[in-house]
Amino acid sequence: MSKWRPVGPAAEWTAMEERVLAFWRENDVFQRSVDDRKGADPYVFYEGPPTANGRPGSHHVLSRVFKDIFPRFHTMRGRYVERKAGWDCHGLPVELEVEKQLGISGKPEIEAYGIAEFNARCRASVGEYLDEWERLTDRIGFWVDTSQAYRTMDTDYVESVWWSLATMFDKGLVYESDKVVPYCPRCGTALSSHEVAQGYKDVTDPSIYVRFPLVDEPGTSLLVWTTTPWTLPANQAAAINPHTAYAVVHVDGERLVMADALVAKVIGDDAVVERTMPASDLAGAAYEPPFGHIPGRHIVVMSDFVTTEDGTGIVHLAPAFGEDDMRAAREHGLDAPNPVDRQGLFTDKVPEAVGVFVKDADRQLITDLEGRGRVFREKPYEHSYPHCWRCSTPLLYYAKPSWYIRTTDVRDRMLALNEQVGWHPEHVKHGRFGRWLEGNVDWAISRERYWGTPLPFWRCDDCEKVTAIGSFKALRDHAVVEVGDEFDPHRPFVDEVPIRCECGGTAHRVPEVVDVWFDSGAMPFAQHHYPFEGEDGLAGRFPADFVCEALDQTRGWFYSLLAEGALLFDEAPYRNVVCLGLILDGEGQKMSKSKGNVVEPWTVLDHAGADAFRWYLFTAQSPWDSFRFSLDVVDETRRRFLFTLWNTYAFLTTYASLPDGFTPGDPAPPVAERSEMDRWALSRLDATIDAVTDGLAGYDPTNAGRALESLVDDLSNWYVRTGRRRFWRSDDATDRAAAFATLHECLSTIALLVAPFCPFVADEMWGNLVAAHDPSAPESVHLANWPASGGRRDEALEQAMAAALEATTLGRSARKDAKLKVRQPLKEAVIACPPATARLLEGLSSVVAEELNVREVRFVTDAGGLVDVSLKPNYRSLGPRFGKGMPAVAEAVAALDANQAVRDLDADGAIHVIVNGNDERFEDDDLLREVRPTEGYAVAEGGSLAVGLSTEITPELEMEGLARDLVRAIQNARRTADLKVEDRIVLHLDGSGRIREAIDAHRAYIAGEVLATELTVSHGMPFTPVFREDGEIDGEPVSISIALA
RNA sequence: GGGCGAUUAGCUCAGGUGGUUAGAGCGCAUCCCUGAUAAGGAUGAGGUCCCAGGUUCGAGUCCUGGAUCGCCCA
Repeated sequence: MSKWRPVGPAAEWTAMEERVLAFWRENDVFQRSVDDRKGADPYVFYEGPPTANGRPGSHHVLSRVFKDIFPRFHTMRGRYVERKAGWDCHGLPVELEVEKQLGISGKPEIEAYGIAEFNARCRASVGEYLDEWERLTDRIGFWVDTSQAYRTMDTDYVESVWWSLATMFDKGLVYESDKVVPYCPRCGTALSSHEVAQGYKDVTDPSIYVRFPLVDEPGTSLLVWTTTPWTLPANQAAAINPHTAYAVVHVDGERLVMADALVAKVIGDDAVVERTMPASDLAGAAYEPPFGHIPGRHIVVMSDFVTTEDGTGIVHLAPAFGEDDMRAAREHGLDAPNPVDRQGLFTDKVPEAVGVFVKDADRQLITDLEGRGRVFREKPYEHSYPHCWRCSTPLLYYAKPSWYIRTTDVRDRMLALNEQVGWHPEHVKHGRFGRWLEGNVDWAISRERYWGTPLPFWRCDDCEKVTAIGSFKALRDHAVVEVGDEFDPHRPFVDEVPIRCECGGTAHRVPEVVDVWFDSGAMPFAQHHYPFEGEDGLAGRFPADFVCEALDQTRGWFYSLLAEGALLFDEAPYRNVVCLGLILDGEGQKMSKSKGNVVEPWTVLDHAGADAFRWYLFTAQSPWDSFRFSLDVVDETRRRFLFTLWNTYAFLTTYASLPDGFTPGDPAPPVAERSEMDRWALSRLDATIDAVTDGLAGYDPTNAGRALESLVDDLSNWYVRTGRRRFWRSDDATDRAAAFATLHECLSTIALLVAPFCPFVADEMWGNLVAAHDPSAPESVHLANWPASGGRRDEALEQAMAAALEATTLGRSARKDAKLKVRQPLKEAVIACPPATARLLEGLSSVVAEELNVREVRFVTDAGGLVDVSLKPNYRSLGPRFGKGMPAVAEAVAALDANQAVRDLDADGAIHVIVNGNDERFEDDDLLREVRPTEGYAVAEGGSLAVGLSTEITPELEMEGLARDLVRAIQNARRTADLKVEDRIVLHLDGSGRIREAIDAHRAYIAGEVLATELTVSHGMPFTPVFREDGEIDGEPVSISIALA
């Protein structure tokens, strides 16, 4: 009783996937695959939370399938792999989406609308596309537990984040300081870099060269260039590059100081340089500031950010209005005076322009400077300057108080921890990520926004002391008001809970929320509500063995995870990181809605299916390269790998399910007694098991997948193609059993190996090949154990088969040259090769003979007249030995009598050659031989082989060729007549004299091949045929009639 | 402006530690096969390995400089 399920066409792939999905669902396969390993060594996976307030795209499929393959692999290897999903819920993108929905814009409008209602809408908006995300996750076969997903907005999650912030605060790692941010004075808000990037416009600003007269050198001034004259009243210092030479230039009776390299550009080629000096000579010099509103001495300082690209090489520092300026000021212990209010208007500290918007004040400030002889030159300057994307107001770089985490305290520790991380690709460790860590600055974590985790810091109205609250219990203990059980820690509710300060005063929460990157970086502990569920809540859950995101997350999630891991646990939160490249369109352009070149994941899934999508992403190229992605490339992948695999699988099941077919477990000869082809296939299988195991264990699915692809190709296009008839011929049941057992073993193992890559086809194959026949086998491949190689490797045989393949390729090439079609049998093929190759090939000569359709394969290895031999030096072995002497070696080898040298080599294993007067001993490996047959043969030659085919076609061979043509024609007729492959027939043939002669000579062969129980040849018709066809073979008329036996 | 990466056939990509004639798939051309058949296979054309120097007996591979593209950061 056959338990084989018929295998449909590969074209119905997506339907197959849907069936497998239903099977998983009905049998709870995912959960069981995890639970089965409970108690085993955990393999820890962290899901970097995506934001579900937008639709998932193809790039999300990329990261999600990579997040799937390694957990599946390690599960099959027996590890316990929890897979908790997560969603990033807070942040500006969510707020912007809601602003759009409400038709409002900017903080004043949000506050007018009401923070409570606004945040309620944010909360609702977060899950808007959750259904689609979950459907896609399911459809691509990403096994992750969405029912237990963590959400960064959940009360428990927020509490864990509070715990971490309070812990850092109590360790003295949190402080408040000014930070220069791109700021829209109209909207009253800082902008994220993403928003800034949207608003660049080309504008023309006044640029001026200003004199800063040196206090101690009358008549000498620093020459300073600026494109933002309005920042001059806040001037605090002048900065020079420490590695640049500065020049004193004589111009119209005054002396100006600037970078030597820029003198010609600024003053002109005829400038008179009085002297030059290193930057250190200039540092510390005092100058008179452009306006007198900032008290204290103004001096020259050195800072690396100063360039000599444009300007004068001397930069005016207004620390409140430039990030570089601020950093330089901090380094030199300078203040950051700010004479501009939040609306962008000058305060009364600048009497010249009090109440004027800074950008509008440029003109009058310049006029004032001119009046005092301070302006050397003025010219309009065209550049690209950021504007608010909402209201087009020019942005100001503006210092605002901000909360920082002192990550620089653990910078060296982060660098040390980074050394323990396995980065893929490797170069990220010391490249992009390592450099980023080296340049670490304190992490600005506060955002003046609404929908985020509120900073758990309360400032006393009286004494200004800040208290950090690390839990809801602590909040209740300190609160001045009642805090209910259903407390929502978001704004505005948390803002309405004042606490009692130590001093007896009342403290209110600071207004900011935390950077969303802090939220996601907290997921290792916050997803488990650590430490509130017990101090051992992270046992077996920290650190992660594996995380994976796109390469642009270097400064995002990869960093926030490491920073929080180092600060809180003094440990790297991940052991291995896989970085992924961008998804581009087929032309290499970034996908974007405006270009209309977005490939929707659903399109790919509906057309090509998830297995093809996944296989493409795993194997197209290294994961971190950009993907030139299109439906076509996925389709090509599908044809090349999946359809080949499917055809082989369909071939096996088709013949196995025939009446005298095969059932797994049928007796078969032991491997050692099977044919070379079988042992070769199993050797390749073992090699592939090792390659795939090593590849996946080393986070390299690309080469693992390619090894698998190469095995499938070998099986389909060599093992099955050359061995097809073994599966249906009945004359050797033992060999048939060996063939079935071998192919079945290969395909069942491939189902296991391919399971982490293409979980659908793997389970389809597993079900039909294994589970249906073996009640003790797991019902799903994903519940099975990873295979181990089984000592079936035979490298000599693999080498031999490679040589056999080369021999057949060359033989075909020779046939083509001689215009001898493959169906015409030939007498012999002569393979000319070195003796070692001949020994390898001898066992496979029948395979080669069959493929080339020759009666006999003969090897010639020496200069026995039939072959020409030539010798070349083996550069690989001789190069290191002779070095410079190699040309002389080549010359000496070329001068040898090759035939004699080869005979000596074969006899003694070595020859002696005079090189540059020295007697040198060359062994067999030091020389490369080329041999080729001489005459009477059609020849093709390759690297180490040459193949000659005898071209003479005897009458006997001609008859055999005709018989083969006949068989082909009859098989065609059978197919046209729609017969089943196993149907027996009665056959009647008629034809010319030559045809009849061929039939007589090969009657048994023909009848056997086409399953004819009777074969008659005559002009009459002895029965009524169900099918009759008249045609021609080799120009001779032939008639074929068939009836069922 | 800085950091990192990439550049090999018309296209998509491979090419340990330098070593014989730089490979594969797709596409193309010419064929073959016809019991894996809504499949399969073979042969062939197609390459200044981005450019210029250098090291070396020997460079796609190592070094220096440059170009172009991409990402990240200023």
